[in-house]
Amino acid sequence: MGAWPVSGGIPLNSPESSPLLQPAPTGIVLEQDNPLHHTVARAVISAMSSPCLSSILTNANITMYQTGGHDVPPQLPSINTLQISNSAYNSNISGQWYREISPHFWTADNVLDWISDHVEGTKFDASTLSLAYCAMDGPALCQMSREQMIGLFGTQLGPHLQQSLQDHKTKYELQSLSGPELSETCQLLDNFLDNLNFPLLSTIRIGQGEGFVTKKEFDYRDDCISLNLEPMPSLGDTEYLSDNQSDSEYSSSSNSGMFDLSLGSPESGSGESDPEFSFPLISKANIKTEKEECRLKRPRGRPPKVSREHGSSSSSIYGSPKKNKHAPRGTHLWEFIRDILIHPEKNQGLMKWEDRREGVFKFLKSEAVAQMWGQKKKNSSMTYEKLSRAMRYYYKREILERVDGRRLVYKFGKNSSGWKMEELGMGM
DNA sequence: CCCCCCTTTCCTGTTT
DNA sequence: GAAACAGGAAAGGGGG
Repeated sequence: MGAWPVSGGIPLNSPESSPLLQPAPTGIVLEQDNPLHHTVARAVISAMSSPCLSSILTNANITMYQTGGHDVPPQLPSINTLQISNSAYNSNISGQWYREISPHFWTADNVLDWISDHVEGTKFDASTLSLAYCAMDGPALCQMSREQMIGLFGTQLGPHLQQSLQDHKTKYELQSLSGPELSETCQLLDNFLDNLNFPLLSTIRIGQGEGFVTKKEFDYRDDCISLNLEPMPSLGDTEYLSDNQSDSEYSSSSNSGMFDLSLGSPESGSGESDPEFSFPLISKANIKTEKEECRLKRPRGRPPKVSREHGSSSSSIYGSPKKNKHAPRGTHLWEFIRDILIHPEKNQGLMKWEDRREGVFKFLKSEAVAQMWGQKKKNSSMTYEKLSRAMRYYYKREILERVDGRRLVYKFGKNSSGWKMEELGMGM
């Protein structure tokens, strides 16, 4: 994979006009007993300035995802960072969400997923593909002529993609004529929520509502999830995440002004942000209970997996042929970590380089990264503790090197690749 | 079905 | 004391 450019295809209104910064013109009346509605509604509101559903989903997910108590700074992404968040998020959830979005609003990741689906569907040899499409987002894609498509993707795949693109365009052009954004948004959110197994949107009512969010506490499923909802703050220029965060120990105070979906423990950092997967209703408390029960009867070692609803094969472009016969590129933990690091636009302050040249990096939000890894592997119970165990196995294989005395700091070893500036064409 | 690889899970002990 | 680190042990799961 080459360097992935920031996808620039999602138009966002200026911060001044953002509903995030102003009372929503049409309030949303929420079911009193379901604060998750607030979360979703907020996402809807914040995304109304954008026709891109993924912004909504991103915001909804990020809002719900950022549950990791201390792992999360007390601030929602500002409208300025929303697009970045969107991109970051799509890198993990993209899947087939592009189907729900007009090609004009596809991000580069959406484009990749779209191509990937066609590559898989046609059994096309992806190794023959030019990587030029890596730099293309939806708007750029939509401007390509048939000839350009064929030139880029070849005579086999090119026409196929061209046809598919036309189909997608046509579909959304028709929709844009017939339906207002909101209904599409609601429909797509509904799909999204269906994926979360939460009947949320059906109970959201559009109507008058001022001060619709009030502080409220909420317990979900036997204390599995407790929500603390705070009035929406007016977002200033505060950056959602900054590199100045020196550690992963953020404190998520209840008066932080942030929508706070805190789980049973500040550690849990749950809230599956991938709509492809079901919402993890596993709080630390529940995990603990399970652990305690298990301790009584379980032998050492890995227990059988309880549920695996989905196959684990990724539909992303990562699936392109690769020398490693056991796993396609991008499916290894160290590659996942590397990809977070080398794509800052997808890295919401999760990790940072300590020494870019030497390959020294640090986890800023260790539990969040673990959760993302868990999402990728469809394992909602992933924790940093487990992830770090896997990381330690890399020492022996020299994919990673030890960095003594520094917590949460690792270093790429000689058997890792794809992170060096030279390899990425970032000559310095 | 077996083997290998890459985790994942659990655990105990140690260090920060 | 908590969090992170270290590494042994055993099992899951995918691919060959």
